[in-house]
Amino acid sequence: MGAVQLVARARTRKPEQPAEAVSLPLDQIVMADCVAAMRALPDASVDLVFADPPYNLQLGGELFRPDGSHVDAVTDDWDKFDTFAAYDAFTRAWLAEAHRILKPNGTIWVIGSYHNIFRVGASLQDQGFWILNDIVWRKANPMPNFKGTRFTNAHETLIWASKGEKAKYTFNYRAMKTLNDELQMRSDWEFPICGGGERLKKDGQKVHPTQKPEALLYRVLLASTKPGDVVVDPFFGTGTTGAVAKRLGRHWIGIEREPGYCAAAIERIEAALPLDESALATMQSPRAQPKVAFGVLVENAYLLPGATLTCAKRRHVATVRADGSLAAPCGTVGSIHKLGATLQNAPACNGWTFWHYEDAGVLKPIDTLRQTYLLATQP
Amino acid sequence: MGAVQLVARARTRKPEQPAEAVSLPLDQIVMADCVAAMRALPDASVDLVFADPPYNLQLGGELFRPDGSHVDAVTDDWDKFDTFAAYDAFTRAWLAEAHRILKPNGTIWVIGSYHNIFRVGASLQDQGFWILNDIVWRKANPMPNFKGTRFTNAHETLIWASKGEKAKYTFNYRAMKTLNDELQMRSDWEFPICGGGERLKKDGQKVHPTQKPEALLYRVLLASTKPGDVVVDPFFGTGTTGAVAKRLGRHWIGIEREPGYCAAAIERIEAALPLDESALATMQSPRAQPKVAFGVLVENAYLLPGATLTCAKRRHVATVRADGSLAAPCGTVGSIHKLGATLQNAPACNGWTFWHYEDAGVLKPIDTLRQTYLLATQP
DNA sequence: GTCCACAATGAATCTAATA
DNA sequence: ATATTAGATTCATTGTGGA
Repeated sequence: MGAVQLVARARTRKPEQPAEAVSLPLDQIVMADCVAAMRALPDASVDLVFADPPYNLQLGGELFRPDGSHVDAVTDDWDKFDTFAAYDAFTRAWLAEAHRILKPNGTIWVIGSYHNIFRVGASLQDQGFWILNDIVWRKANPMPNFKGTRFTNAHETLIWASKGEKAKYTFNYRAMKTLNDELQMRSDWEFPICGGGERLKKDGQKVHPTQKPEALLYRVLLASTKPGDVVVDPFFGTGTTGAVAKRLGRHWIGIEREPGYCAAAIERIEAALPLDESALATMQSPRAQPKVAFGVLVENAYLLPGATLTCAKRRHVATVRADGSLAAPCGTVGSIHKLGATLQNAPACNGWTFWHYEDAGVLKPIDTLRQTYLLATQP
Repeated sequence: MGAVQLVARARTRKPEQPAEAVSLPLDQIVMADCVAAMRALPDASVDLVFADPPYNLQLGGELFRPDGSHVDAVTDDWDKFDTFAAYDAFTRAWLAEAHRILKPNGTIWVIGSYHNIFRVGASLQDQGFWILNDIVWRKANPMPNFKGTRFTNAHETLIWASKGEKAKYTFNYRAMKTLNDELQMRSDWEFPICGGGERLKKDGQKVHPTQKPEALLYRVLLASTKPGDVVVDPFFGTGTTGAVAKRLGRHWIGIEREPGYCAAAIERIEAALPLDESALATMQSPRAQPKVAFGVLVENAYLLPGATLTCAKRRHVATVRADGSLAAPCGTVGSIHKLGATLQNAPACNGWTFWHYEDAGVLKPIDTLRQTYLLATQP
């Protein structure tokens, strides 16, 4: 329906017609394929594109947690592509339309994981987009790697790009610095994954498998748009972009193919309230606490593998090993806390204050080294 | 000089010749172009490649068009698309050699920033490499964005990949978990940038513009190699990879074109002290320990036939049989794993941690008996 | 109503050895 | 090659139900 009509309209529109003269479907959802729907929008007519395209995960079989429960994976058809070539063609197609509809000073954000983000990034560059930053969303509570086969996949990547090298773009530097306790906003952002009351559910089931946290969109829109700007999301899903745009006083256009997602998004956005000041505070994640693992001191050569540690009374001795574990002369090994507890026959032990190193003949707790490390690395 | 000779040698080597018969230039720097130097190494002969490729496109006369033809950067008219094509050709060339020299179960690490990492990642996938993780190096003390025009560029990205989807690879899961205070190591790592005494300087100037911190390489090598493995760094620079490999008891081969960097690297690596073997020991995964069959515990009277086992909550009960199988009251019999899975209606179960025996009124997992047996029988 | 124990779950490319 | 078996493997947060 809509899609075909929209395509026809786009084709008959004269390119030199000023964008303002063509009405945009502001604050609406276009239920159609993203390329077809974007084709219906005029050239150079929108300020921002935020895109959360399919990641092209290539999952194997079923996965179970150590407790035997089943992991609910993303198995939807919209995430299936036969080959990288097919995914690249899809990416080029929607990026080309995104480039066309953006105003000269507009910018684009794309989020992805290692499965797709490298292909997306290369395609962006190939189409002439100029990358301004890559941003890392550090998940405060990622799903663990249950089988212990790799590093916990604890982040996703966003790319922010302008239409070209010389383009002027909106960056609300001051707002970002204020948001970050008067320090420049960095390229690594920490947010929890979307859950709790924010997560849309129906009959106890999540409505969308990959709903993004509103805090993420909040920062994106606050950083790179002005009030009244037009934000297009070609993979609208359940409308996080629309809900946050409404709260921040930006116009939005959502493009989504699945009727179920569209319905959930409409309901959600209607319930969203324009921003009041108190909401701002709750959107900010607490500043990451500087926590130092003992192994980090070994990696950074504050203590070398092979070094000897003792307790304050030199009754217990241990040797530092390459991975930050300790080995006692009796052969027992473990973390600084675990070994301290074992040797004392105690249920627990604070290894930072229990273990000491010798410095100029004086025993000092290894906590001293941790403080030194923090002083050297914290701004 | 060397490069040409090496190429000639590589071309005359018979492919079916076992890798061991060809001597590798272990613990040496090859002063040559990286593609030429890798061409001189045998197929499937190294365990790890760590690469920190340039992204500034100052490739020093090594620019190629996508068809392989050479480009004169001074006289040719370049636009950014030609530049990307040239960078991609360069990337494909060295990645192809890296793929060839890696053993079937070897892995590759590449570090980069948003300028080049998306092209490198896409090339890796196109060459058949299978991405295992992307890792974010969060800089504790990045350079601020002085003009306030973008987010502070506070991280770099590493990609870790195997030779293919089905390849086995080395991942020292337990050592990483130990290094991170008994939590799974995540995909975001925080390190300070290289400075202080670690930063190589000459006449007050830094010797290399992008010297990487040794802590970063320490974690990379500890995670993905075993002692004695061979690590190749095709963009050796001032030899961080070599210095850390030497400390950790890994062999290294450095490839570097600039004589000044080579000289600095040699001096630096000679000064690096290798760790002794006991310090090198890391926490081992149970996977690396010898297997013990449950029946062996019965044979050795650690548990007697007829003994009663229960789960931790005493919900499930079973009786030990003479052959090391278990019998449930309902009549179901099977191995410790199979019966645990059957009774819980789970796809799988680790019988060692599921089943418990009572010792002085306290329930203990039968894994405790296995550990006792291992301690008593291992030298 | 409060506290505590336990269960549920999230963009995940998630085993290895032997028959 | 495929099937079977042994056995290794999880973190932060939210929701729920009983005491």
